Amino acid sequence: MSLKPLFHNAIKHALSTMDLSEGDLPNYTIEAPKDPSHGDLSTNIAMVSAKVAKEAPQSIAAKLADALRTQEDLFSEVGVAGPGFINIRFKPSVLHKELKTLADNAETFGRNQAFDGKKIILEFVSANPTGPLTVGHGRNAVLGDTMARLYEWCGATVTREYYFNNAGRQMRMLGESVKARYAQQLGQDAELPEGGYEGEYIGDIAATLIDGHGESLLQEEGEGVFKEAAEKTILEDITRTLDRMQVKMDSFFNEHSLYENKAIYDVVEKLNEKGLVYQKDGAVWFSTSQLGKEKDTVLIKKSGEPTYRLPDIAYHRDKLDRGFDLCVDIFGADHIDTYPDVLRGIDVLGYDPEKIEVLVYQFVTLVKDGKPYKMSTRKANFITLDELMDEVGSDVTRFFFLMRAPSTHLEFDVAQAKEASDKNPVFYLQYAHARIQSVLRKANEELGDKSTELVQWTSLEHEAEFSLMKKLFFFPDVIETAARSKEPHKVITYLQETAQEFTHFYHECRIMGEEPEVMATRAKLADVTATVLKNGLSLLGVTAPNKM
RNA sequence: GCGCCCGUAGCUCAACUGGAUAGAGCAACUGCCUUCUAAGCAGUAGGUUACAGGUUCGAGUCCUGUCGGGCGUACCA
Repeated sequence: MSLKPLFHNAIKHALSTMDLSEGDLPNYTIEAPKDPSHGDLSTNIAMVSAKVAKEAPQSIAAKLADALRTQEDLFSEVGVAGPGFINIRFKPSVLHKELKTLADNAETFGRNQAFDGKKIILEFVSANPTGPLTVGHGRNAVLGDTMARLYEWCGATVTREYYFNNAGRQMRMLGESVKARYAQQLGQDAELPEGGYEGEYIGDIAATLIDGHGESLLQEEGEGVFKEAAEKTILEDITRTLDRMQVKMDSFFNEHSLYENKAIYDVVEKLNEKGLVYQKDGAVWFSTSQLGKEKDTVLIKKSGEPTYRLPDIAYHRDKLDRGFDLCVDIFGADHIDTYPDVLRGIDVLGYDPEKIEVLVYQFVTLVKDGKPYKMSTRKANFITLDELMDEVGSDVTRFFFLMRAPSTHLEFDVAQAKEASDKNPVFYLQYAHARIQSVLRKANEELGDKSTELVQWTSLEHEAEFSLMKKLFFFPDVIETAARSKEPHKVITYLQETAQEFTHFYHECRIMGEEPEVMATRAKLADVTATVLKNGLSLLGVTAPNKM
């Protein structure tokens, strides 16, 4: 159902008639040329082999092309061009046959075996429960969830995990902030602590406590009760927000459990056995300088509290102990520095560091009134994901975060996102899908039950029909590439091209009013296109409406 | 200072990971609704891919340097 394997096998066969095998040659690629006039597919095999074969690329290409031409049932055209590209064009009969196979398996079309049988754990969001999720967290959540969907389509079993910490200074500060608001609301003289949380939600939590406990909590010594209440409420809110975005976590991993089960101290011990731990100035150090880093790293502070590095290492060991073949972390650019330390630690502990991969994304630059807007959870001058979804909905929000390559900064113009509902690219895709459904409704009315048996694939012969078909065949390749490179935006780029090809077909080839066979066959092609669009959109977590 | 990421049309971004004449969407301009959804289509215009070298059949993509931006560079989280 993907065209590349057809060509690939043909090349292997051609090589065998020349007494060669792939093993003798460097890796080569098969691609769809940018310019469709060059052919359906193209390979650089002759160019990359020139050195080994001690022969000019054109000469190799010519021989290979001859061998390929003998496979008459496959190709209508085999040519050599430019510096030695071999370009081929498939016979219509081949495309018709592939399309039939696709149509028979449309619902699962796109699924592949790139990660077949792998157990993969994705860690993402992982915001500590100190406040509502903001626009900044959105990119993380959507990237993580979409990667999970991609891996699943590539045959993997995926666990989505949220790693958080309900201990530590920020959480204490949160508790104290709630405590202060609680006292204030009961008319007491209390002040928000220095550096406390100023958001309105703190007051809401305090109010809930008053509803439940009245004034009884004024006697509380510490901030513990308040912290727990805040944590519970905020985590519930976060889950609800994620739910709205179609993000469902499989597990929440509390960093604190690594303290309770002594996992972190075991890590220190194991590292110590390798002679990589020492004490200095009252702190415990990891001798990362022996492992290629410039400086050593503190594992346990003078105060006795571990730094973030230590539980990070213990956490990743825990994941590998749970039997995952691949651990993927979704990180903002600001967290990148912890990653090499974790890998070093994992390596020393005797695990395979290649099982840990990171998707690093650049920051979201929020633009408000044409100017960059600096956000801080603590200062409460943030825009929450909920507020954003109130304005533009979940589909647009997800699509927006996925549109750009993770490695580039994402400019999020709030005003534009709010106002531009009809200019948003997501609607182009949804519109194409809705349009197809509309035509299909009409076609089905006309053809009734007979529509399937009327289909005659050979009746597809228009240029627009062929280019649409060829585009569809690439869907599995795109999913695999997007998953491997961890770049979900490739799916969007592909879907936009597909929708564009469909629209071209739609304007060139009428469905209604044609001969019954043509009508049925074109309707089937449109139907298959709709399914590909729907499959792709579902990977992105975006709906495919039947009407707009 | 050092490390990582980025620099492509006026703006926001692609470019199948080294391939052929660098492409879309906004914005601008010109056409197209008595025919399956005009949230659409066809077309025009817009570029020394920040700059300078290098590697090779071939560079936006790889290596070096320079300039500019972001993020790090904590016994913060």
